[in-house]
Amino acid sequence: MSNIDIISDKELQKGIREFLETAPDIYMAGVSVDTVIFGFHNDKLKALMLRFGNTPYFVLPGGYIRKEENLDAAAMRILQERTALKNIYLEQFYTAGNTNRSKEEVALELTQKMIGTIPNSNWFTQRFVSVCYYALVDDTKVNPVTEIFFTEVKWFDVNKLPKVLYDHDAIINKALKRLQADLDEKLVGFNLMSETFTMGQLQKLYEAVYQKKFVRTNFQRKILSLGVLERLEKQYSGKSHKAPYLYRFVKTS
Amino acid sequence: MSNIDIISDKELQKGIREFLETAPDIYMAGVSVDTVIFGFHNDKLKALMLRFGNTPYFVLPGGYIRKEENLDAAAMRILQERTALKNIYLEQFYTAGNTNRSKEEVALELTQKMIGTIPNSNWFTQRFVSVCYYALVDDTKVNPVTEIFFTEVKWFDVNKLPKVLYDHDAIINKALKRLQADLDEKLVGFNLMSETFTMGQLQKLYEAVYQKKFVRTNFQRKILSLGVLERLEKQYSGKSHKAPYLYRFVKTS
DNA sequence: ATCTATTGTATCAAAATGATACAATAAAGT
DNA sequence: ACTTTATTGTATCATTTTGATACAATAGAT
Repeated sequence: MSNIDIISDKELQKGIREFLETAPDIYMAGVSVDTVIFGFHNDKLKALMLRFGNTPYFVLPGGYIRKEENLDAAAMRILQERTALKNIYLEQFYTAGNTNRSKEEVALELTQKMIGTIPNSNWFTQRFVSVCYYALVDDTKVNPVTEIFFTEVKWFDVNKLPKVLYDHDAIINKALKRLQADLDEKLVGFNLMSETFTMGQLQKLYEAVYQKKFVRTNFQRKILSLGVLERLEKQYSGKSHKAPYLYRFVKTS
Repeated sequence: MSNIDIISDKELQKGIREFLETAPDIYMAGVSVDTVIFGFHNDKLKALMLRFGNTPYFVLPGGYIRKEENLDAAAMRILQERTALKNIYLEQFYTAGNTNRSKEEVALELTQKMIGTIPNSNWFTQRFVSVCYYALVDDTKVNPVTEIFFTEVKWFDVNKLPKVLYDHDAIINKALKRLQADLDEKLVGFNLMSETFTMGQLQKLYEAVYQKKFVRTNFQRKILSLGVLERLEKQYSGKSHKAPYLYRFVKTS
């Protein structure tokens, strides 16, 4: 183990100790928030995950609820801390509350290894009920923020998740199911796109979310019939074929 | 105030004091469960509510999570305590977490009046994040269970709710929205009916849930086309007109 | 036997969806 | 300038689903 590693570990220990001391005064005990942050690039639906210390495991961005803070506000704060974005589309979809969900052997062992001796019973070892939200972001605007414990922030194809801790893979799947329902119902898809987009790009998004193909011509007819798109100028890609129109979602509210 | 009232209040006080002493050892702090128990009678969708002490206010059946108990199990236990039913259809739909939701003036004042002096800061005055479930029950099988604090258990038309405490009216409305989505998607309606039923009764249920009328003939065609009903014998009501068939849901799983 | 209220099924029109054909077009190749 | 290629936008036809209405069947009451 190199010098740098040791220094970094010591800093980590100090940070953790500080957190352990202050957390019980600042946050509600027993309740946490986890967020599934969906993004869309390379025609794939992705979720943002954090590397757990220097292990090969990843976890969802999460945090705790300040004692005088509303639950939704806590979720939004946690999201903003991680993406440096404002006005994010955020939807609560599930609350996980099995007793064994935070008692994962691997996580405890890894924590112990990384941060050394800390009180046997502490903030992290308590039972948490976790309220889960999903967020839809335009990934081109996200500025992933790392921190001392979560040194890497990475997008993962929802179909190619890494090793994850706790029940976070099950949570992502629940989030996806809910997103599928909401995409039809509330037309929330544009939150995943840039301001303007072509019909082809939108179709790719729908195909990624529903994990199935749509017939191009019928998809276009269906979407246009919803009357929520405004047709803009054409987008010339330089390719030698007909250029598609750009569209923008119009708020009907 | 009569003697009987005074005696009852003293018993109540004793019960509450006992609860306040033991609760922190038994239950998770900061997290509660509320349940919207839907039933169907007189062609109306109803929710079961509890009278708050001897006040004119009602609340949803709720409770706390034992320290070693899964969240879903806690919801099921609370439900069974209140309805004396097993195998209830139960679905988590929302978690309420505004800071002001348990700080309702009326509730605090009423509690104070009813149970007299108790510690100023206690189990009930802490902030709770409440995980909400809805349940679908065949109301003919429900045996509403009262207790010392909730002396009356009553079904209310979801469109004619009484005065409620906290955010429980908003929670019922969220539950209804979710039920509407699930009725289409998962065909959960039969949990609200008795074992056998006529097409007319089923239609009344759908009309109560969606709060709109359906055309009888088209409703029948649509439901039968789903292939989830088994047609049984006719039901002779004694009325002077054609008797309808009885149906039963068949599990396809 | 007739009447009334209701139920079950059929029928036709309208709307939505699925499958396919085809014209329009942006740029590259000749 | 003409042709070619890849893609896009729209049209068309068949099929399915939905909405509206007609009508025959039937359990009793008169």
